[in-house]
Amino acid sequence: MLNKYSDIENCPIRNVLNHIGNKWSMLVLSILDEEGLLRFNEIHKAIGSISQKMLSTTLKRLESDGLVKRKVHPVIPPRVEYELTKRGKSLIPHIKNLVGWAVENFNDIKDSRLKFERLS
Amino acid sequence: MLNKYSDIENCPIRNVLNHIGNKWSMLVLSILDEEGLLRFNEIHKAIGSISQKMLSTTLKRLESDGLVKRKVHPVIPPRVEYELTKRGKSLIPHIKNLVGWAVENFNDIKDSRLKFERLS
DNA sequence: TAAAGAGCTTACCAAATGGTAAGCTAATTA
DNA sequence: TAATTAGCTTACCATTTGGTAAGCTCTTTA
Repeated sequence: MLNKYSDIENCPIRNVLNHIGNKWSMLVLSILDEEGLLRFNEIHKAIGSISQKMLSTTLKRLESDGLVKRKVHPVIPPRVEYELTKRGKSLIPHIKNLVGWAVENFNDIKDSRLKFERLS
Repeated sequence: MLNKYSDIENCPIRNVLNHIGNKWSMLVLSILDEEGLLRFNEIHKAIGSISQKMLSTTLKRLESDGLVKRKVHPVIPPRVEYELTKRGKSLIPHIKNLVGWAVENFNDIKDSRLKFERLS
């Protein structure tokens, strides 16, 4: 029974991790973990290279998955704050482990890529 | 100094994890971990829904990063085998942790998504 | 009167990702 | 003679992701 990997709809790997493994999600989660409560523009400035559109999309997806809480203060100009939920916080150690692994292996991986390129 | 997150070129998160967080990489790594040495078509059948092109692309990227070893036997018809490298194996525990987290939180996350949809 | 401010959304476009189907090699098998 | 085999690659196309720039709200400040 090799085909246990092919059930797309109910596969938590595909279903959950694809939301996390995109361009910005891990970065936003890491920043919210380190800095705590942050406003939209604070996250925007912290990353620098993200567009408002992508930050908005990313935050919405994280909110939809219950990883980030969005607090709206009904004032003008608007004030919106974001922070990790309990669920979001429970993800952080795993992200940190992954990031640690990535940092440790970064140079070796870059070397491998160069070698591979030369042989192609 | 908030802008420590914005150095794109040298950021291991972006540079390394984007290769892992795509549609197929984690799945292929997990299968190679569980099944050991596998031929191209065996991986193909194990996943079922991946195209040959994407499997080929995914394996090449993993090989380029030094996570998977590719062994070619010069026979006809060709025989090519894949297995995890030491580096690849060192990533497995982190992937398993992430997968474990995803499995544990899968139902809650699906609930959150439904609630979020209803409020939008 | 007009600009600024925060937090978006929208329209439009470019790039990356992924899928389908066909083709290739060279020997073995029917 | 022609199909089959394994492991791809290629051409072509559709979808998804991501970027840029403009616009919107409503009040305060210059």
